[in-house]
Formats: sequence, C-alpha cells, structure tokens
Amino acid sequence: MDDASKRRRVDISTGEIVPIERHESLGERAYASLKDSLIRGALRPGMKLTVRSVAQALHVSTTPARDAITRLIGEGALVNLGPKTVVVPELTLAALDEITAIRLALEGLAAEKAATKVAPEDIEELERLQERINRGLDEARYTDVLDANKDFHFLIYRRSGMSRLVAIVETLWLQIGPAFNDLYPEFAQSRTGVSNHLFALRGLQDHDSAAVRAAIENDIRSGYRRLSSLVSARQER
Amino acid sequence: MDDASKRRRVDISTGEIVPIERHESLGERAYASLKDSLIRGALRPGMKLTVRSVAQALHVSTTPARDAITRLIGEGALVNLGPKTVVVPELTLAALDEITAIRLALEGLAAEKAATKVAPEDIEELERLQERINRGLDEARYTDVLDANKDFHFLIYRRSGMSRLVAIVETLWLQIGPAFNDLYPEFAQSRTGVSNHLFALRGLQDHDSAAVRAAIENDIRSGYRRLSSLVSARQER
DNA sequence: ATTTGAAATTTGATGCAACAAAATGATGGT
DNA sequence: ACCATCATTTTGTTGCATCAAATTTCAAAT
Repeated sequence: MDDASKRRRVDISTGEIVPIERHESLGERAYASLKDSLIRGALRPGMKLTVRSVAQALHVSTTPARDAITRLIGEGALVNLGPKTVVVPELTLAALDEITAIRLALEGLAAEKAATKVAPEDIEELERLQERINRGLDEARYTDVLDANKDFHFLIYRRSGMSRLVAIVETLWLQIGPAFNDLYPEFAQSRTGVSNHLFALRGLQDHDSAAVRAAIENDIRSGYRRLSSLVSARQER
Repeated sequence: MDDASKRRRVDISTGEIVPIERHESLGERAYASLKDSLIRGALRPGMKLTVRSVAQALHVSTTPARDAITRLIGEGALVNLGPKTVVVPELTLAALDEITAIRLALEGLAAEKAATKVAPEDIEELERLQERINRGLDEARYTDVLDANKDFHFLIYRRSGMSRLVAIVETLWLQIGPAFNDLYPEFAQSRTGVSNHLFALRGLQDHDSAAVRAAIENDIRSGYRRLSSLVSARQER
C-alpha cells in the first residue's frame, strides 16, 4: 500500500479520488426527499415552501430543512420570489428553450460516449425498461411511464462513465420535472418516444455513437415540441 | 397591473420569473468569498477545510460557514474525503478529461449563441480585456492574465443570454480553478491563447457562429494540452 | 522505521431560541 | 370595489450548546 492511498483513499484502478460513502445525515435525507418530491411532481409549480413547513413534514428541525432548500435553490430547482418566499418555479417557454438546448448538447454527449461502453446486460435492462414503458402506456399507468422513461435515459447516461455530466443532466431534469408532471397525463400518453427509444437501443447494440446521439436528440426534441405547446398555452392564459 | 404580476413579480418583457435581488445574508457572502478564494487559487488542492476554521476566517458563526461548504461540495468544488474531512480536490487526469469534454460542448454552445447577439460595445470591452492579457504577459503579472482571461470568456458566454448555461460553466471553471492557479505561472506564460482570442473576436464581429465556436473550442483544447501534461507529470510523482 | 492502539482533541450534525424583516390580514376611508 | 395604512403573524437568519463520531496525537512494541 503506497503512501498516497493511505492518506487520500484513492481508487487504485483509476487513480481517481473517490468520494467517501456519504454519511446519511438528516440534511442529506431532507435534500434527497425534496428532490424526489420535485421530480415526481408531488410539489406543483407555484407551491410555496417554508423552512418550518418542510421541517415539520420531514420530522426534522429547521437546520436540515434549510440545508435542503438552500441547495435546491442553488441548483435552480427552487426559486426565490421574495426575500422570504421560495416556490417551485413555473416553467416558462424561455426556460424550456434554454434547458432544451443544454440537454441536446449534454445528453447527446452522454449518449455518444455510452455507445462504446454499454454491456449486453445493459441492453437487456434497457429492454426491460422499455417493456415497462409499453405496458404503462397500455394500462394508463402514467407514473410508471415517466419513472421508467427516466430510468431508461439515465441508465444510458451513466454508462458514459462521466459522473459530473450525469449530475448536471440531473439538475436539468429537476428543473423541468415539476412542469413535466404537472402536465401529464397529456404528456405521457404520446407514443412518439417509443420509436426513438428503439432506435437508441439498436444504436447501442451496434456501438454506433452517431446513431445513439441522433436517437436521444430526437427524443428530446419530440418531448420539447409537446411540452412547449402546453407551456405556451398555459402562459397566455 | 395584472393579477399574476402582483403575486409573482415576473419580468414583463420576457415573461421569465426573475429571482429577486438576493438578500445579502452571511451565508451568501461566505459562499461567494470561498468561491472567489477557490477560483483565485488562494486555497490550494489538498488543503483541508473545517466549518470552524472557515467561520473564524470569515468572522461569522458556524451556521453560514457550514452553508457555504455544503453548497460548494454540492457543486463539486470541494470534496468529502471522509465523513468529517473536506478538502480542495486535486485535479486528476480523468476529471480534467471529463470536464474538458463538457466544456467543449457547453462553452461551444454559449459562444455560438453569443455570436449573433454581441453589440459593438461588447467587442470594445473584449478588446480592452485582450489588451490587459497582452500587457499582463509582457509584465509577468500572471494573476492579471488569469483574471482577464476569465472575464474575456464569460463576457462572451453571458451574451448568449442563457443564464443557466453560464451558471453551469462557472461550476466547471470552479473545479479546474484551483489546479489552474496551482500550476501557473507555467500555465499563463504561454501565448497560444492569444491567437484563439483574436479569432474569436473576428468571428464575433462577423456574427459568424461557427467561427466563434471553433475559436473557443481551440482555446479550450490548447489549454487542455498544457494542463494535462502538467497534471499527469504531477500524478506519477 | 513502521505499525499498533488507545487517549485526547477536533469535528460535523442537530435542535433551538432570539431577532429583525417580510408577508399576511384587518381596518377604515374613499 | 379599491387602495392605503396599520397591526399581527409568519418567516429566514444567525449564533451557540450539545453530542456522537471521526481524526489526530503520541507512545510503546515490534
């Protein structure tokens, strides 16, 4: 065992400094819980959050509740409308445009890198997820559809091996998540995403980076078209 | 004044929800101060940070100090080596590779968008910044060079009009910042960046998106080449 | 030298009270 | 109905004490 690995706990295989297993603090759990609520659409756009209400809902004191809220504001998942007013932001068309442009760049990059690294087990898992999406569409279980869709995308992105990239993409999904869920089932009902996913799967099997990127970009764009029309309809109301 | 704008303080011109002027809380100032120290290289990689030491250095209590540290960990600017050990991370080659790939995608995008939006005043300001870079190189004032270089890049990026994109890019610079400064003046001495900046300027004047993107990408790549050789030299020491 | 282990110290997490500021509600006048 | 003004309540922020856990120190043994 060399000197560096004693002092710094590095992963021998890559030489990369590996973040130690996170101590599951209350602040961490509060953050994860709020984040999950946002992505799942339990917190609707416009809803006001206060430190004390979050603390009470999570059965913790104000300190970890404030931690969670502060972090989510930093990520853009919550916004300050006033000095003492934090709300779940409504998705504007301008915000959706910007986020979509960034998503195309980053998720395209992740998809491209993943194409050369996916293992056969990954393909199988993706096929299972696609089955869940299809079944969910048939049985009108739209929550399942959204969940499986998210898992499908992020399984691919994780295979890029770029953890920072995945983390950034997560913050982007976090920003459109509330509106996403606010507008479903109108959103999830569409089946246009299915063929894009199939193209992505085929591209992954062939290790064809360009094809996978194109499929993911198409998926993002078709989602954008549907979301933007719903958003602009709401905006001029 | 319509109903929504009373309750929600929206920016009429874009319809975008605009974050209210941030209350300059101690936590906010502590965060900004630490961030600045990191980008300026006052905190070297490997240096250990504790809540109490930061609190003492900033003349505040532990609460705002902890706020700042927690947020910076969330952004990847600080890392947890142990449950109670946060340090300024050393830049590994793998991390540099990943960050560079993301930078090429995002800063390229920002540069492209900015090309169609820059005003003549912006060009003038960029030329002044380039002068500062040139003078700094002549007079061996490398801190000035790094500062002006950062201002040059971010003035362009801000002109993309994509605030979320700029914020993400800032977190990327924050992650390479400490190593950047740790390794200068070796880094700043090189003049290869100058011609890239001139190409970018010309592209901006012509509103040639592709040219500006190419110039910025070249600048990032040439910086990568120099940084990576220094990093790998240090890594196998 | 290096390692081991235990004692001593330092550390992050958490809850809470106090305070100033902001948001909310009530009131009255037009 | 509408709006200004004031009183009330709610709210974020901050500092601090406490505690369990992690880190560091140091000495003894190999």
